[in-house]
Amino acid sequence: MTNKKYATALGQVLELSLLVNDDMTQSLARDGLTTARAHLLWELAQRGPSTQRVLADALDVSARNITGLVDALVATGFVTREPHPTDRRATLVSFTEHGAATARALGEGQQEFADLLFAGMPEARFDCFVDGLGEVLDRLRERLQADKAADTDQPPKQPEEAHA
Amino acid sequence: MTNKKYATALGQVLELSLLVNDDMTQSLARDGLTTARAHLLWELAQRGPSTQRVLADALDVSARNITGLVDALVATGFVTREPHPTDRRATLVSFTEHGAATARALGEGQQEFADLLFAGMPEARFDCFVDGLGEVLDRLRERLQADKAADTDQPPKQPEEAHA
DNA sequence: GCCTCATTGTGAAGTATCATCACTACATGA
DNA sequence: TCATGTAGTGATGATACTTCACAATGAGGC
Repeated sequence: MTNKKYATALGQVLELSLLVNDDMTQSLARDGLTTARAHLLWELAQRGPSTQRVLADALDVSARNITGLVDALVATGFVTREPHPTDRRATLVSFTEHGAATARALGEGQQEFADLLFAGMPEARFDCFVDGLGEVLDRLRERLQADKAADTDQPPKQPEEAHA
Repeated sequence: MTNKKYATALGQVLELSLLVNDDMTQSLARDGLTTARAHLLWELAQRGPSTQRVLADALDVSARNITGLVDALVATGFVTREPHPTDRRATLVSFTEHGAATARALGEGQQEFADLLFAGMPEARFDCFVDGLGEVLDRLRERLQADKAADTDQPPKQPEEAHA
């Protein structure tokens, strides 16, 4: 019974994820950005000038990867690299004017996107949707948390299917 | 006011999309699949043996790209290529045993995932969530439809920002 | 039958993203 | 000053995907 309902709902969730990701990817591409680079800009906007290590931890990618992302963003004029004032190993990544403006524009683009999705929706339906969404998200986060914990417990061994 | 609510909700939607896509990507990787290849398997399961052209249209990618995807799936033993019985230009792509079994397993994996997201959720909340989700999806699809139409109207010229 | 044109699929080559390994330069604490 | 850890990078390669050119075939007009 509910199996069927769940499957349909999951289908919707999957389609939503696909469409949203596609839309985002395309809209970012118009600014010369990829998902990863936009994510980096976003974190930079939240944190202000940061070392690459901090960004690597924030994006949960390797240090080497951050170098590549920052290289690309420097080459396209979104951010600059400066030596860290106290730690001569580290570099500080900061916005250029262009980068800061782009980050703001991304925020505004999201606003527009939110309007597209929600504007004019009956309030009760919207609230209820958000409630459900929150719960689903909690469950997902919890699961990922658990997965990550299991991974770090026995890092190099085979994960040995714990969810059965 | 509602601006703030919308922005928060959009944040949730974006996070959901990210997490779901990550989870899917990882779970597919365990089967040696990428998103595109899994999508191809899925279409093949829906349609039965198909020419590459049909698959290309279904996935909305170029013919060249389908060749690559099918190459990979043949190399990993999920599908086979056979000459088309009547059109000697075309090839028919069909499941191997392994491919069919994997496609079934993907379906079951989705069932599990759906349970993770929804099982035990109060019925009222679930229904309401699905309603909202449906509306949001409709809006998204409509917009993509419009975008695609606008693109094909003036294909090679600059799209000339119609959404402002 | 022959000619033209459209369609199906592929080879070659290029680009972008990301991962791994080895390494330099620097920091830190004993 | 020495050992050890940390920040970042060069070299290299894997993978996904794109573009361009092209061979093989089908299909319709004459």
